[in-house]
Amino acid sequence: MTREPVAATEVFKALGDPIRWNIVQQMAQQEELACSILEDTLPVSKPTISYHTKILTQAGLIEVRKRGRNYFYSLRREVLRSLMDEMWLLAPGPRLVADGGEEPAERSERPALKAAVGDDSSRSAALLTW
Amino acid sequence: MTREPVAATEVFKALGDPIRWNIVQQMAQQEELACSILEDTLPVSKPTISYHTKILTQAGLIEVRKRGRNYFYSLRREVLRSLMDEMWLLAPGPRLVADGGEEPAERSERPALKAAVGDDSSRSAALLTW
DNA sequence: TCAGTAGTTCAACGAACGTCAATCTAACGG
DNA sequence: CCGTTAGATTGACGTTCGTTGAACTACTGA
Repeated sequence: MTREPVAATEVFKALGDPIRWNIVQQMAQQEELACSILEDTLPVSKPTISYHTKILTQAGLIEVRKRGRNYFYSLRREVLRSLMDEMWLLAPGPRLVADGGEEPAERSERPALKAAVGDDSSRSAALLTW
Repeated sequence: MTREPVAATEVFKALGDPIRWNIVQQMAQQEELACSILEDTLPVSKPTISYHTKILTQAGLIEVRKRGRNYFYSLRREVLRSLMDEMWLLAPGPRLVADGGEEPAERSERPALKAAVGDDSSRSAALLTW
């Protein structure tokens, strides 16, 4: 589960490997990614994939769902966003403060991700302060 | 110099160590940090500090200035920001698109950092789209 | 000129990381 | 049932990482 927030350095370390970064990028576009796809797209063996997905899970970056004998992984975007929040503290710049949306995180429990990744052309606008 | 942009995973890896993350955080508040301060604040030996600062330099995260026999490090916030840009692609959300400011990066050559870190209460606002 | 200081580089070490073959476990299909 | 399949675990191996003492380099100040 890993409910308590993971240290930033651990998340950075998880992202600091080419294969894991590749996995995360695939997940960002796929909304839910079958393990078999990783086996096809990555140039490493099955145990190695298992190893990397475990690290990503421990870092809180992905969520695992088991359906029958298949595994599905999904990206936990809140973790990525809260990491960006921490980085923004170090390198401030233009950024939204109040968007009237959902709470920071720890709210959506089941994977119903539908964040605008570019598929539906929903454009929005808001006032920004910093 | 490291003018060509460093791979994202290398920057992540550089940030994925507690001591280096500590160094980066200190630099974010200090605007320019003397090496001697690191020796005082960090629980490791001098060679180890040298080792970590070299990694941060190779990742493009810090800039080194030598004055006499003293070394001064400064954070390259553009690198941190462009990394946030890449992360934002994976976890989109409210964010500024056009702020009428400078170009993305590769423009300011000498270290004249003065980004609002909280010292002078300059508040700004802009329209945001995503 | 020369002892002292700031910081780097070198050499070595144990610990952690990334990889795979072999094995195991659980679910499916007949 | 029992063979097959998806994927995780285990064990082993080579590589990289983080750390330090010792040696080195460059600057200072008297």
